[in-house]
Amino acid sequence: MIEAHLKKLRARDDISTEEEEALRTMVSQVVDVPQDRTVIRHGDDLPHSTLLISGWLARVKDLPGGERQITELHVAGDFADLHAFTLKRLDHDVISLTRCRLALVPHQRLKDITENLPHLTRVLWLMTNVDASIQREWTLSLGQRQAISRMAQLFCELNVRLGVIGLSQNDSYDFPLTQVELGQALGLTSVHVNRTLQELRRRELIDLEGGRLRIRDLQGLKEIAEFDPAYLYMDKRPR
Amino acid sequence: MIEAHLKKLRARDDISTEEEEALRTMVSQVVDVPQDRTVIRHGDDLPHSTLLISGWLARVKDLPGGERQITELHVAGDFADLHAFTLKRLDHDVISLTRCRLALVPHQRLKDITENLPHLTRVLWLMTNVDASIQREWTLSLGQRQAISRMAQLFCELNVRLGVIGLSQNDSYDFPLTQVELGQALGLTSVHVNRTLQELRRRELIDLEGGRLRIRDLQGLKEIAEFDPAYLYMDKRPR
DNA sequence: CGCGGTGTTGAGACCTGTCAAGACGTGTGG
DNA sequence: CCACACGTCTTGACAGGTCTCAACACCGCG
Repeated sequence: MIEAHLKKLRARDDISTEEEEALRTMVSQVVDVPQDRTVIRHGDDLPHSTLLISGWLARVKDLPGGERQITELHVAGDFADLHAFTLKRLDHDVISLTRCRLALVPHQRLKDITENLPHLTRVLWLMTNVDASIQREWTLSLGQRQAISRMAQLFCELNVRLGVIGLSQNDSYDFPLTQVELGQALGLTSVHVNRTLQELRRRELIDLEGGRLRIRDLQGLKEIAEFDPAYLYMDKRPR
Repeated sequence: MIEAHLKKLRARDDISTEEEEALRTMVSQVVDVPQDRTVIRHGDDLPHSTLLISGWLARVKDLPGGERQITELHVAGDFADLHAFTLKRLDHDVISLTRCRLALVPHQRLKDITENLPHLTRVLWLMTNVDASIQREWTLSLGQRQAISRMAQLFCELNVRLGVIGLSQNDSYDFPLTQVELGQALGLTSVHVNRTLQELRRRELIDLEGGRLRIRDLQGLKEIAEFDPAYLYMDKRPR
């Protein structure tokens, strides 16, 4: 059930059987949530963190005027709010973009890990830092890239992240976001998302229909995105 | 010397004398660097992290075309690259915006902390998560706010962060960035930064001259920024 | 005393947003 | 089973925020 999460961790460092056991037993409960629900509300006191088993979640920040920014997308194996363990409450919401299966991890068990398993602690700390690195890359995108590069960048990133857990095959993966949601992630209106998608299709770089994204020219897509996967820290080293 | 850092930590949780001692002894070396140097180069293997004693640092990400995004600003008391402890190398550079005094903290000593001081470990982990939260707010700014709100947002944020360490008095603080650098932080050209600054001055919200920022109307500035300091996690709770 | 960095200003271009309308598919209730 | 509402995708015309390019003033510094 937490296999995808183990794959993510083991892409970065060795995980001992003792640590694997601790990870398996840290889950207190598994719940299913429908599409389009607010799973975590900003400001709430949080007694547990949420490991995503299947489906897509998004971290979102809203402004009073109704503008919404998706600050990160989460796929199977991601801890959507591991940072809530130390923060205690969050500055953003977490919403379900699809139907999702979630594993709840009580903060007390994470605390036990920090008391007893320092190496695993460092690996979990690492994962929040990788999250932050992805955030930085999005910041770069929003600040400096134009729409078409931004979109290409995101598609490249997801191809790598989904590849690790086996959810991207032959540079092709399920992509359930609507154009409105894609705009909220990229800082664009849905109208401009539509036109930008058409441009990517016209250049024969991608196809996107029926919630499935096919990258037709990965090299070309990477070039437009100026994509360098270093920020995903996909290398295995002792932490 | 690490007083500002202790202030930052103690704003979030109690720090015991044993933990304070560990923090004081983790520094192996203090170095001064001139203005406009690359202090940390992306991709390098890093044996230590950098605690900023005085001056300003910035995390920057560059694109092949020369575009530069400042992804975070660091002031006295900030660990500029604590995340490098688990990441081992960085996806961004760290540059000095002013002359700086830096305290170097070997990763081995941080590792010792994770082995022996779980509570302090959680507090340090927390600080990287607060960094990430600031990053998220910047992502929101770049994606959804227009230039004037973005700039107001940054000035409000720095007022709070500098206030904690005593470097903002009466909503007034030293602000050494050039307009070019401010643009790199806000995702704007220096020309537009110039015009936006003029607009903030015209509305009698701020003054900025001689590297000193004076907030003349904090309430008004907050309103334009739609500023909510929750994302800075300035509350003290057991972690 | 000249040079480079910084700040300022103007004119025009361009990327992206706004507003509006229509096509299409799907689910639902009469 | 059809009518209708609703969300999503698409397209066009136009507006607007920000960028580009260029020039100039100012200032500290070698």
